[in-house]
Amino acid sequence: MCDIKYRDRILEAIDQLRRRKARPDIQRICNFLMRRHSINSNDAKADLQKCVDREIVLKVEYKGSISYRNAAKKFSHLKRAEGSENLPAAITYSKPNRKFVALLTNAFAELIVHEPDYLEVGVPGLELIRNILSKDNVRYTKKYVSILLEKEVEIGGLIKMENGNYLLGPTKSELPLETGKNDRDFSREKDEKDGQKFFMKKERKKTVKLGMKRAKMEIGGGDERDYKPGENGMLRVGRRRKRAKKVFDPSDNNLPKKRGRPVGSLNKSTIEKQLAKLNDGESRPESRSSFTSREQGGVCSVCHNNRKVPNDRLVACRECSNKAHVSCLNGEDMMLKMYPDNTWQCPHCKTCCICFETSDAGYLTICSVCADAYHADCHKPRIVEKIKSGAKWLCINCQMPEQLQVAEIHPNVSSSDVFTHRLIDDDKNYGSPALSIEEDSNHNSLPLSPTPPTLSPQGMSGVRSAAASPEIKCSLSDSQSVKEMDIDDIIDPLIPDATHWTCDDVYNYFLQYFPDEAKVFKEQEIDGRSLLLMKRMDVIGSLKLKLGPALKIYRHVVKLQFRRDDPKLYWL
DNA sequence: TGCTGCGCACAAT
DNA sequence: ATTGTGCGCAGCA
Repeated sequence: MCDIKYRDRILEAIDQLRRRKARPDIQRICNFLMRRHSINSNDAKADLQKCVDREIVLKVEYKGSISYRNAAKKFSHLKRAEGSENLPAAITYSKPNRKFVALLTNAFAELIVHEPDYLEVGVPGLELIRNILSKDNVRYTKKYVSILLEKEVEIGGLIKMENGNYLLGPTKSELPLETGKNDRDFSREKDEKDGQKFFMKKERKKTVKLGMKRAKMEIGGGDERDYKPGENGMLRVGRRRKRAKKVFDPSDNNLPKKRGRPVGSLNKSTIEKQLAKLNDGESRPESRSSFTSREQGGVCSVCHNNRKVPNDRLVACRECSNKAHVSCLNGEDMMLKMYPDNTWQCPHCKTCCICFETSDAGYLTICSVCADAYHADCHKPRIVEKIKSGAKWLCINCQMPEQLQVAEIHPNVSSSDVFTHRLIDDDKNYGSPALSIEEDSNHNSLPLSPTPPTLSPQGMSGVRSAAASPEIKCSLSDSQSVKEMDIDDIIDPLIPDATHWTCDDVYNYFLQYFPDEAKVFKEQEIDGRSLLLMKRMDVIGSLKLKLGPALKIYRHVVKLQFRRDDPKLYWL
């Protein structure tokens, strides 16, 4: 049928070069043919030209140089787009799906390294989910990963074992190599026979082997690309081992290197752009490399970098091991917002503060002041509108009741005054759904909670009594049932007793944590007793501090008052 | 030294 | 926005 002797070899060469991301130019094609098949350069060139004439190979100019393309592959995507193929949607991987598959494969690889038995018994779904979420907890949630896992099972990319554990199935590129089917046959057949039921025992074993090979390769033991289709099936070419997929290593300086490219390979417009950049005296490589990767202790789950930015630091999720840069958490996304006490819950751990369910149970709306999350139905009054990303929303506790005006709050801390500022629960006052913090912080946008850690004045004879007196216990929220708690459990001996502190003692205490703000304690002449009487509104409203530091300071005040460091005390 | 894999930036779609 | 391309670096034999 074909008088082009080396047609297949040439196509193979082009494919191979493309896979290597090398330009399939005449030089490389000839090199390949010479090396692999001992075809001399002249014959190769002659046949290549014939292939071009027959439009088996396309000769194209790309980025200023000549390349050759496999015509069949060049148009394969167009054929697919025409919809003439009965490919099941699932097998035509979309980009997000490919990303998930990559994460999944990597998860298998890592888990198998830690637990080789998984090769036999399969990997528990939970382990997979945990691993994947540790890599990308922004795009994925536990539930979403579970769904994707099931989908992978349906399309055969994953095998669910009888024990419920998972093994990797084959990629579509792997199957035809060993089974002799092409992927369309496979996918169609698979579709017809309903997922994994199709896999007969033997087929399934082979499949699993293939899939798990993929995982092993991911570990660094090789690369599927080292397997080349040949007339007799798989043929190992070369013994080069693929580098292990780089998993975030905090100690690593894994910043991408900027690679230059010859001007000749660029478009006119690109060259112009580059020249413009040069004229600006700024080039990306420099700006990129200006990051130094000294950050210790983890990789940001948001930006996925372990970059180090001055004044930036990583905070860990209160519940899990996820970490993120402070700067990454203060953006538009409220789900990533830090709590005012500088702690953080990642989107997966973030729970509704009423029902304690995560976002799995429904969309969570985040208060832009206290960062508490609420399901629409859990918040009273019900959250009617879905708050747009970036929009500011205040929970019921942080909305400012009309009665509470700055002027009403006496700037001096006095035990008698402090407790007159009880906020009245009055639904009428909770009007504005979207006050901005900026506007609000000058007033009294205090996270006032339905059950604030009320310190009753009668219990203020001393810190210990403040922490342990029956009155205090009773004023805590019912759910805490502090009554039953042992006093020793309540008091943290590491937290000092501030009862008899002088103003200077108070000042010195806060100086170590808040060097810029501590002076207000001196200015306001707050001694230990006053400190123990302070309420949230006093710290936030009367000390004339910025909201951020004020909330952090409030945490310390509560710590000292209760001699406990329990977030429930200051945010419930 | 040459082959290979692949991150990344750029071009094409 | 997504997909295709290939430069140039690094690992390896």
